[in-house]
Amino acid sequence: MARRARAYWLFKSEPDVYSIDDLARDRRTMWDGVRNYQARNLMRDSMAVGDLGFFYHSNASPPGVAGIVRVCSAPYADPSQFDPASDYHDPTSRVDEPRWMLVDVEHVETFDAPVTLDTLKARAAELEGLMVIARGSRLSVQPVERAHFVKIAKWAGARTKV
DNA sequence: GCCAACGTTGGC
DNA sequence: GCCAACGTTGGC
Repeated sequence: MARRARAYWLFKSEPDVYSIDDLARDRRTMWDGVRNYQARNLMRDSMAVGDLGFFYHSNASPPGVAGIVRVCSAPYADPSQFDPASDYHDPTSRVDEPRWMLVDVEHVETFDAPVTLDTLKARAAELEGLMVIARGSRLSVQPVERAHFVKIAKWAGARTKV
């Protein structure tokens, strides 16, 4: 039976809002609040349980890859879209036809030191096509090529087998 | 369907 | 706090 190869991702979060330390404490979390169609489509259509992702700290000092997470659920409707008290409330989304989907992710590893955006840019020649170093790339959930994921994990001294 | 205006992201 | 880049909205 053909098995889908593991895919690799990058999840952005502002550490002031939710950091990898928060995820390490919680063990797993809903990746909620994504309100971009491209990012939603990746979670809804392209992720599978067991995929690995980088946890990327945006709007941080310094910004960079802080560790590794694993996708640990199938996609399902983001409950925050139906919660009037949530910042992510979307009054135009219908329960019987939810607009925003998410997956759960679990903490795998926090790097001893982040691989900073500066480092990624400095080694751009080895990371051709990596979205997070592309000009103006704002997508909050991004695909990462396996070769790039392996390299960055190695630079971080990751203990996780990727 | 075009595109200007607007809001958001995110590095700096 | 600034602002470039980008996505979305809405008038036409």
